[in-house]
This record gives sequence, C-alpha cells and structure tokens, in this order.
Amino acid sequence: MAEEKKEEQKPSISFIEQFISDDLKEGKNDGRIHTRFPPEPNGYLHIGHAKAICLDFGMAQKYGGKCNLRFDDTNPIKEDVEYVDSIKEDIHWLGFDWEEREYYASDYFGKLFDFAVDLIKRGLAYVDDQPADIISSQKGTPSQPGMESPFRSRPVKENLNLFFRMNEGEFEEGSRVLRAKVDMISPNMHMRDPIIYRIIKTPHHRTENKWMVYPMYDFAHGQSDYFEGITHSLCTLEFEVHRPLYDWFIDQLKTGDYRPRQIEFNRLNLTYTMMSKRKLLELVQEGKVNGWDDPRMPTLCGLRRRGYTPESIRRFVDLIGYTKVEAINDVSLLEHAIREDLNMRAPRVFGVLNPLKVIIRNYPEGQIEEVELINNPEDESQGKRMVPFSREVYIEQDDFMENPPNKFFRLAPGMEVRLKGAYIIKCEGFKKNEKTGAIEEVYCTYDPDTRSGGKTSEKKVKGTLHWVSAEHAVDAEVRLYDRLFNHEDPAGQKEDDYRKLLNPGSLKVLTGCKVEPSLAEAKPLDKFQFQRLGYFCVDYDSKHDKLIFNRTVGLKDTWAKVNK
RNA sequence: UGACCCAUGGUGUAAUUGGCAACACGUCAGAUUUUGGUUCUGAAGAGUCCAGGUUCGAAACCUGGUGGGUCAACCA
Repeated sequence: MAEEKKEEQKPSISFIEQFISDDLKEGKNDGRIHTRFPPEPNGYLHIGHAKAICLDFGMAQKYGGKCNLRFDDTNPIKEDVEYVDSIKEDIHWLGFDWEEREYYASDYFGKLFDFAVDLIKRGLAYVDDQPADIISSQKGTPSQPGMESPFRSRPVKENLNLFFRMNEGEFEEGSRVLRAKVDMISPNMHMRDPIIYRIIKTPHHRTENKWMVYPMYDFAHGQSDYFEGITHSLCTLEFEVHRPLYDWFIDQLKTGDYRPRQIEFNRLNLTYTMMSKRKLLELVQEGKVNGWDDPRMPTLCGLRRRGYTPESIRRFVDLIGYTKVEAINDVSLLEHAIREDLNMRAPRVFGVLNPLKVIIRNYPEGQIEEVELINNPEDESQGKRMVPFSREVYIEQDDFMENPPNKFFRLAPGMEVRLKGAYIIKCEGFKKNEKTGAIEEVYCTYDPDTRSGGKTSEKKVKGTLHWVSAEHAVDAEVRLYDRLFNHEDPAGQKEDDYRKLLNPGSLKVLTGCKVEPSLAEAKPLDKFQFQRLGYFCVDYDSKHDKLIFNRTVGLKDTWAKVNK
C-alpha cells in the first residue's frame, strides 16, 4: 500500500564535518584526512577535552583517516610525565587509539630551531634584548598600534650569534627573546612581532638539558601540524585570532601547496561546574575536593570514578554538537546520557540508604526464603538471582510515614505495600522515640498468599518497596554527590571568588547503609542500579569488608517533585 | 577608540544551502508498570536580536544598529 513513510531524519552533520567532507570531495590533500589531538601535559583531561577528542578521532575514523596524539610540550616549567600518562589512559578509556602515532612537539625542537635560524637569515626574526615589560608596552593595545623595538633592525649576523648563544645558556632567563618580524601596527595583536623563542633553563621532561631555548606554543603548534601532515587542525574558538599568525609561519615554511586547515569550534561548558584547568588544579591543591579524580570533578578520571561510562560521555558529546556559539550545556543532558546507558546495562539490586527496621510479626521466626529477582528488566540476558527474605527487613526511612499525605503509595499505619519480589505486608504499628520523634521500628503482618510469582500474587497494591533482609544485610558506605557549585555558571562570575560559590553539600557520606548480600564481592567500578534510588558505582576505596558506593546519578523521581 | 567571531523555544542543536521553523534535554498532562524508574501517547513553549534592503518568497543573502565573546603571558 502507498503508506506515507516517515522521511528518515537525516542526521545533520556539523559545519566542521561539512568542511571536511567538502574538502574530501574536492580531492584536497589527495583525499587524505589526518587530524590530531594536541593536549599540553600540564593537567588532567576533563569532559571539555572529551569533546575535542571525539571530534579529532571521530572525524578521522568516520572518513578513513588517522588521528595523532601529540603532546604540546613546549613549556618544561609546567609539564610533567605524570600528566602524559594520565592523558593516555583517559583517551584509551574513552575508546580511542592513536596506534603508534604518539608524538611530541619536543620531537620537533630541532626542526623548529632550524626554522627559526632560517627566519633570522631571511631577516624575518630578530633577538630583542629588552625586558618583558618594555616589550609588552611597545606592543600597544588592541585599539592602539604597537611600536617597533630598537633591536628590530639588528644585523642578521648579530641575531644569529646571539640566538645560538642564548641556546648555549650564556644568558639569563628573560634577558633576551627571539621575535618574528611581522607587523607592529597590525590590528591583530598576535601579528605584532610575536615572541617565538625564550630562554628556559628548567630541564624538559623528555629532552632534559638539551635545549636552553624553547619555542612558544604559537611557534610550535601550527608547524607541528605541518610536519605531521595534518589536514584538518580542529581547535577551540579562542585560537581563531591566532590563525593569521599560524598562516604566516606556514607561508614561510611550506614548499608545496599543502597546508593544514584550521577550523575552530565552541568549547564545552557545563552548568554548575567549570573547565578551567588552573581553577581545577586549585581545588585539588587547596583540598576543596579529594584529588583530580574526585567524583565531583568534571575530569574524565573523576567522571569515571563517579560511574560514568565512556559510551555515555561520547553520546553526550554527540548530542551537544559543534558550533561557533559559546554555549553552556545543561548537566541534565549529561545525566540523561548516563541514565540512558546504565538503564540498559546496570543490574538492579536492593540497597537501603537510610535503614528502618520492619518486623513482620506473623512471619515464622528463623525462617528464610530465597526469592527470585530479575537482574534487569531491560535485558533478559542478565538473568535472575536469589535474594534471602526473613522476618526482619530494612526499608528506606522515606518509605514510611506516620501521617502520609495524599497519594503516598508507601507504608503507613493501616496501609499495604509489596516488598518487591516477596510479599505484601500491612502496617499494624510502629515504635516511635518520643523524645526525638524518630520512627525506630515498624510492625507489619504479611499475607502468605501473596508471594511474588505465586498463584494469588495478582493482588494489587499501589506501592512496591525495595528491602534487605536484616540478618543477611551487608553494611556499606554510600557517598552521595551533588553539583560542585551552587551557581549555574561559576566561571562566568567575574568579580566573585569562585570558591564562595562552592556547594557545601556537594558530598554526603552515609554509613550504615544496608545492601543485599550479592553485593559482597562487588569490585571497584562495578555499576548497579539500587532499585528506586539511582545508579551506583563501587569506589576505588571499597574493600571486601568495607563496601563503598558512589552515587552516579539518581533515578528520575516524580514523587520528590510533587512532594516539593 | 581597533580587529576578528557569534546571535533560532528555558537549555543545546537542526532546517538537504532562498520554499510550511524540526529534534533532543527539561517542563506539564495521561496510559502502562511488582522500580513514583523504563516504555508509550499527548501538550505547552520560539516566528529566528532590532531596523531597513534584495526576492514571488529570507532564519538563511546585503547594509546599518544592538547585544555577547575573543585578542594586549618570555602560558597553552
């Protein structure tokens, strides 16, 4: 029949992918695509980097090209192998691989030095003896042109001599720099005779003491791309104004038609957190969080420890897209991505965070039944498990109210609920601490005919609770995480110290939680859904006799919403 | 007294390149449910920053505004 079939929504591609596929169609670079991910090894990767990684590796993958990993290690003062290792680990964890193409800007120090010498010889670079503040003031401002350095027309021979001696270690750090001779009155500040080499005597983590002069990032980055045959240099928006300078360098360097094409895209920003490496480092150093992998951190290692999967992060990145608009993405979209993933994968278990003892008075003392529970209703292949049931069980404190409001489908005096997978129980009474008002125990009876799966288990009740048999329960610590900052955009608040915006309640540690016995052997990073509560992940600190769970994210809770 | 970039529901993105503004998240209803989860159905919410212009037709092209961002490290 002529059924009007819905037009399959063609997945739209980003403007970057559009450029790439156009270039490919036009046969540029012999139809080759080669990208690179160029981190500086001076900190841990965060989810913002994940956005770049997914693009760099993703485009190469999709169009049959390659993606290099290149460490932009041009500043030995800030960089360290510790970071090199963590960066490699995080990229692999995310699901990408650079094969044997692990490069370093420091691999090109020789070539870069030769290029600098070449520029000097061609009268396109000179040694400036002035101190930093003078050079800086001569640069002018964005709205005022700069002034030429008195050393700008120094003879080639003298420049050469000085530059070599700079590298011999003959001069103090800061006493001289090498500058490219471009244009001091350019409206683009980056073109005003940028410094391209400076003296640094701190040993480099890879080249050690071989060099006394180091190229600036701007003098290393574009050329490194060129040396590696990169076709598409994808980077974030703030490098847009650097592009003319990179082009200028490549113009001096290139011998044929080939040149990398730089395309800029927007950074990833997330509500209630920040991506500034410097500020994240401060949070770590000042003990505001417990290390780079604190589950509240937006770092990849933090998210990993929190229980996020690489799939969920890739999915999230895919959802937010790449544009030139500076955007702030709602964390709820990230949370949606991890829920969506874990819903399919995480086995369901019973865990009681704030235990309240229920005594089933008509259940035989000493009797234990094993009840069968489905591990994951979304995935039959995950099978079933047996969970012990007995006369005394723990339920959640929130699941009992002495004076319940309307539509409270849980336990209250005279009300019936099902203990999931077991029986329907009815509340006959409770013990209350008269001083504190705390409910200490709840007394119930059960209906033996209502066992789940049994013939008469058709009986309907409004509420179903999770539970853990008191005698079989395993103790656990549970760490509940909330947003790190109270403000949606803590980094955007210019005046205020971002530390004042920290959420004091971002970590709550619960002890004495009760979880079902099947969890006793859970290993770090194992993920579960604590039924009716959320997704939880075993922490690295967890031990066989001291289980620790991190809450990745709560389940959607419409009851909490109406109850507000 | 500058240069460059940007502007589409609350948020993030689309709109096959000039042809009925769509999707996701979020929100709100309802159905299903032995998870107040999931799933399913539906709804509200922008007329595309503003003003002109080109065109039969503009979110898109042009001009001028407005608003936001980036650029003045011997950082990357």
